[in-house]
Amino acid sequence: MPKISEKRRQSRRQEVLDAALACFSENGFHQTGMADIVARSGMSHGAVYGYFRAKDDIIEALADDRHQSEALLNAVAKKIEDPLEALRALVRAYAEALTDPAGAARRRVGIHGWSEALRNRRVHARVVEGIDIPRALIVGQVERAQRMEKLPRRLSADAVARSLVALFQGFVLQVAWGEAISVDSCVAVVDAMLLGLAQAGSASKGV
Amino acid sequence: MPKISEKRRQSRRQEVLDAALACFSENGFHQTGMADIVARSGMSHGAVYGYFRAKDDIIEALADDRHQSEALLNAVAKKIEDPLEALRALVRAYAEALTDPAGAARRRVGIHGWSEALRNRRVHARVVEGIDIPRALIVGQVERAQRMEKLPRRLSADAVARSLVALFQGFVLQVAWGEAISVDSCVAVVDAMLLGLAQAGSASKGV
Amino acid sequence: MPKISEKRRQSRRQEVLDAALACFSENGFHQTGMADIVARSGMSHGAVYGYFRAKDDIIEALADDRHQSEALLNAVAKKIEDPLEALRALVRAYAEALTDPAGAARRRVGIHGWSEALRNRRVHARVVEGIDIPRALIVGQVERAQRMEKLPRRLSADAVARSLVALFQGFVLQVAWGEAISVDSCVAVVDAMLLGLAQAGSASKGV
Amino acid sequence: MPKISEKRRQSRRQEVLDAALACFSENGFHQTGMADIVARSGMSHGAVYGYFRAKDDIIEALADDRHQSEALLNAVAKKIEDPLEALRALVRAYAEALTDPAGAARRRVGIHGWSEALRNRRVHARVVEGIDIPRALIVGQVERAQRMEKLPRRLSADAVARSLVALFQGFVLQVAWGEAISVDSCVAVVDAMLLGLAQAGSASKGV
DNA sequence: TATGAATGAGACTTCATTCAT
DNA sequence: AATGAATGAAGTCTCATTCAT
Repeated sequence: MPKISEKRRQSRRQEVLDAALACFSENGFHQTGMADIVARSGMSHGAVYGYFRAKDDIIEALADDRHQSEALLNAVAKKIEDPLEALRALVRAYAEALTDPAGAARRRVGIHGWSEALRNRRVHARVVEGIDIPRALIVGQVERAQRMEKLPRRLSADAVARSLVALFQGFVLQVAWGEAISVDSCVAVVDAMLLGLAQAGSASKGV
Repeated sequence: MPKISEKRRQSRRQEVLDAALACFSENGFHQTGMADIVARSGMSHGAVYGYFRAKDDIIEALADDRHQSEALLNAVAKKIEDPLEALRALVRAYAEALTDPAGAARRRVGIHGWSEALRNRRVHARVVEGIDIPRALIVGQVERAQRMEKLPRRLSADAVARSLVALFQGFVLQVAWGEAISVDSCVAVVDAMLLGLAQAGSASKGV
Repeated sequence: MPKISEKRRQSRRQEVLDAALACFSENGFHQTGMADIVARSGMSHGAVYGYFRAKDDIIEALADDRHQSEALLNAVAKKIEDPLEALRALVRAYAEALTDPAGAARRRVGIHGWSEALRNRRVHARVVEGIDIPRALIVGQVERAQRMEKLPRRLSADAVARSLVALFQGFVLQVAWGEAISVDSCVAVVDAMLLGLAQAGSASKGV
Repeated sequence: MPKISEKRRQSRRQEVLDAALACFSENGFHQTGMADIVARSGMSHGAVYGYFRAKDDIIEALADDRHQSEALLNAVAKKIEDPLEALRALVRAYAEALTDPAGAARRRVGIHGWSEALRNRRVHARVVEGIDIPRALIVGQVERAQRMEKLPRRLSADAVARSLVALFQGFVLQVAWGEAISVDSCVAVVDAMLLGLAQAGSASKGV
């Protein structure tokens, strides 16, 4: 075969990633063998290694979740004038993504990535980068709200952002574990919390 | 016909667990070999296998985090009359535990357990059990607050509990990753959120 | 039905051999991959396999060192009347070749070939053929010298030849290893040895 | 099994080396698989790796030929007063070793080592060390002979030593290749060369 | 009970060669 | 003729577990 097109190459690469995602989702990174990925991809060992130099490279590639985040965030946040409403919309958008069956495997792999990030520099970098995107966006909205006196200035915008991120990290866990969690109810709680913060903002004279 | 006393046996067993905790914390479950645990414990392979039938049993034993939770929760929650104050105290207690260097290894192993719980039934059971303890306690306090009209009844007590648990799961992650997170600021945010919920309770009619 | 001329074909074939020589010189036959040769030659896998049916064929082709030997020997030996002088000239010529930087890669590959000749029939044949050329030439000179009473008849001409060949095989090794060997001093020693043999020839009756 | 005795350990280690020597002798280092060594040793993969961390360590261990050299040299050279006679005895001793069938495998592995030394630092070091032993000994004898005016002073003692070493390196090659070489005749030639050098010494009127 | 050498299946990866294009 | 992606057997090494001592 002569040189294949870049498009075809990307598509084959994606086949590997899809197979790996499915395997990793079921068994984790280290309990999945290259043979599993090879079998699931329908390719040969050599072919897979033609697209990734090592198993770790596949893991790293999958640890990079930015696409999803970016798509989600850009779509949601930029169209809303009121920063508080933007945050509430964000919460709803994330909550929806949380229960999307199509993303289940990816969320599970994401959790494996959180664990892997504790000992694998490159995965750590990818995971942190992936989280920085929504965090930065939330920080922006919070600061805007604070300038508009819609959220209390004494709260750290970064802490608000990290708290919201933390909330969803925990939700991802609980959903992935099959816990009897009602995401809608949780959204209601988070929504109430946000509104509560806002009231604290307008009222706001200390705790 | 044990030649060693039951007490001695428990102590030796704990030595294995301590060694395993240290190893797992550094390298994760599957990147840690039995040889690592054996070396760190100062025991022999045979001896370790005398206390645990398999590596998975050690993992399972470490996935059981109830001790810490229980100690923490009981100490904190039962002494406070006002349920809202109890929750706020709980948040502060957890936050303190979050940055306790002595618990860092255990928190890291906990994260590995979250990932492992996705594919290992027994670990899954232990992890969920561990989380059910604070969740149940929070549910109790929230329901009490709702009965006292200090929190809005329309919110699901379980959802509030799961949200608070989720928050701390996320904080554990971010701290373990070495993120530039200010736990104090986050506690202030969570505190404001709780107070916000309360205001929503007394004030609000609808969202 | 070659689309390329025979001349072009030979030139391409030589490019492969040149690339292979460089690779083999650096990493030996079995530590060099076809991919290395392909990359170094600037050709494609398919193209290389168009000139050689297998890697072993390339090795075999390079194990054939006759060209160098022949050129060297013919140039040197045939013009000198006195057989002893011819041998001395041969020694000097070889010594010069020994330190020629341009031939370093080939000498290294030659050594790899010595090792390979132990297990590869075809390489063995080529290596032995390559050595037979100078050996035969030396035998001829020695026998001529013996007929002229310039070298003692009791010595086996073949043994003299093999000894001289052995000397240079060892020198090739020591030079290739980067040993602190003074080739000039060694030439002086070999020269003295040859002259010593000659004296033994004229003088001697018995050792 | 509890700790095995150091003696037993050495013996097991030697079994691996013996098996490896046989395999390497037949197929060279890189054409021999660990599976071959494992099978020939009658041990398991794990057991072999309990004695050597990697295949390269086995190669390195076998590249160390000092034992043989030392035994040989010490036995021969130190008992003879006359340095020239010592050298002649050395030559005879080496020649004998050259045709000893028991050492054939080791000599073949030695040749593979010469090739390997071109690209493997550690093997290079071992090979050079192994050759330095006889070289140093010869240098000593030659210098002694020069002081006694039995060998010409204008010859470099090191060059004489390297030449003798080179001779035997070449002989080892030719014997290993199964060449029709008469070692006895070659010894006669080398002996004559040595005597010739000596005459050059006494007579010595330049080249 | 304790030891730690041994087992052997299975992990990841390479690479000589082929062949569809 | 040329290309280079693909194949898949084979390579080296690891490691959870066992069991003779």
